[in-house]
Amino acid sequence: MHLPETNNIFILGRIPLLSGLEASLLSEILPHSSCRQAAKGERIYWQGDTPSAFYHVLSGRIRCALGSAVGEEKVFDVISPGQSFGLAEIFGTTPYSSFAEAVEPTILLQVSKAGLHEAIAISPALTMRVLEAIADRQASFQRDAAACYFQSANKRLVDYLLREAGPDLDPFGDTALDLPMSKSLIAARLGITAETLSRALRELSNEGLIKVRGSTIVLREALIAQHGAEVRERKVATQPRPWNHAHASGVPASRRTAQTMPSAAWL
Amino acid sequence: MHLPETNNIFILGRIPLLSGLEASLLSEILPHSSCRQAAKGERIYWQGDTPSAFYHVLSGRIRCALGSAVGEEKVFDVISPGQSFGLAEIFGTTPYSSFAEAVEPTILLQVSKAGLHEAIAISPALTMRVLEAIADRQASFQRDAAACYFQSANKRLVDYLLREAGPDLDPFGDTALDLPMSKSLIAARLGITAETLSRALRELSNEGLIKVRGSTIVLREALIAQHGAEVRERKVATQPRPWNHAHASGVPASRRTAQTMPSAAWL
DNA sequence: CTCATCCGTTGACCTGAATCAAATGACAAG
DNA sequence: CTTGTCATTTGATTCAGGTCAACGGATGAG
Repeated sequence: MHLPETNNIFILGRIPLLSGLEASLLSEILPHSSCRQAAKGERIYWQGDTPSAFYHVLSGRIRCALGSAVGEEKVFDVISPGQSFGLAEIFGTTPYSSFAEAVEPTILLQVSKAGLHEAIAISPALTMRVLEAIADRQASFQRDAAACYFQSANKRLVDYLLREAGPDLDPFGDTALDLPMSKSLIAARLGITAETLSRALRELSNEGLIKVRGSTIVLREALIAQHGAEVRERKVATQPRPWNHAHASGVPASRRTAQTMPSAAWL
Repeated sequence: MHLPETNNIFILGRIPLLSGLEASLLSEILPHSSCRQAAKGERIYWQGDTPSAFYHVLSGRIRCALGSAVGEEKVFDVISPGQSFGLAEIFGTTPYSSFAEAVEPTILLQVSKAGLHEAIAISPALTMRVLEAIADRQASFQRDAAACYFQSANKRLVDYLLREAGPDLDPFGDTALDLPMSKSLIAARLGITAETLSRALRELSNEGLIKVRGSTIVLREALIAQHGAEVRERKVATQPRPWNHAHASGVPASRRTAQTMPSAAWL
């Protein structure tokens, strides 16, 4: 395996944060960037370290997690090729409160903290990009945390599968899907144990909503239909909801029982 | 109740994000800022709204939460006087994924999105302040989420009480503490139900670690002693830990049993 | 081929905290 | 003083999901 040509501003353009910015700016950043390889299990940074760079995954996969004093871990993100991590941290005043570890052999592009700071001082456009990226990521974390709070493990799994199938999703038939990582990592990402994930898959399979063959999952039409219903409902949710702008609806929103509860607990 | 003098840049200086910045910059921001009152229960913004301002609480208290489709809520922050909220959101591309609601009559200072954007374009110093603030807040959210994941409701409560007592904490005696908000709000903030909070307080009280009289809590020395032990341990944690920089320690970090387990489940 | 791992599966069991239900207290309005 | 509303408490019950333990299958090294 050879590292990509680092001495090349085009590769910087592959980072979403930097894509489309003026070439002169990228040239400025180039000397502050480098490629880096990480073996499986190698840590990119450690909890407690002082942040010194921003990272972009070219290939491989990174697990971002937070460790407790007794060795437990809470995975809060898994970074795949084309995605970045460690951006907000280089602008904060605190050491890393989490660590990042390669779960497989990984190649990443890194831009030093100093380099990015300089670039920001030069380019207002980049500044806005950074602010935007950090803000959006925060919103995404919040939604993620809320999902863990509101939804059952089963529901989170279904959501994950459908999201993973993403654009390939055939609304009128079964859709095959290859899990991009080990089931135990997926479990961690979903905030559940591997055992629970295994059981959830089995249950889903028993219901005839999916078919499992190793790391290949076939999403049956029935499952997709449920999701469709949900998406439709989400669109409707633009109109008044208890937590939405409901000027004078004054809905009590309490002591309600599950209405239209689907047969299984998948919704 | 009269609103504070808005036509005054000194009041802007009370916002941590802006404090110490040049007067000329504050003057620039001033016309984009205003005071706002909110009655108890009034929403500052709604989930789904487009962010349009950044807020600073002068008096009162704000509850930031995220609602589910069935009306449940997950409170992820409570903003007290002197603190701000809604900063990151005005730089993101998505609508609010949460809402903010006054839990008591509240006065807040708001700076419009446009105003802050302009100010950032002018002042690199402010830009760095904003980036820093957003980054630190993200780290804080992460730690919070991890606390909910790793620690029991009881432990989180103890942590909260000790944090709340904060600097007034007398290491060699009992410390009285007045809860700054309703117990049910505290419960929500801690990610538990009011019932669970009530029971936890009772248990803690039975153990003789606290005394409860309405909204006044007396932290007994025993409780504080436990915390001291913990702080000491945290300092030690700077040296190698499974999740820390532990170059070649190779600790298996699995199949371990609770060592030095304290009598109760408070740690 | 054989052993050692690691991953995934399955079963048995346990438990923290939610939920449901009811009673009590506190306070403001009338 | 009376009533209504809301916060808090307490008890009883439930359950999702974690923990522990055992096992089967794949994979890679020697």
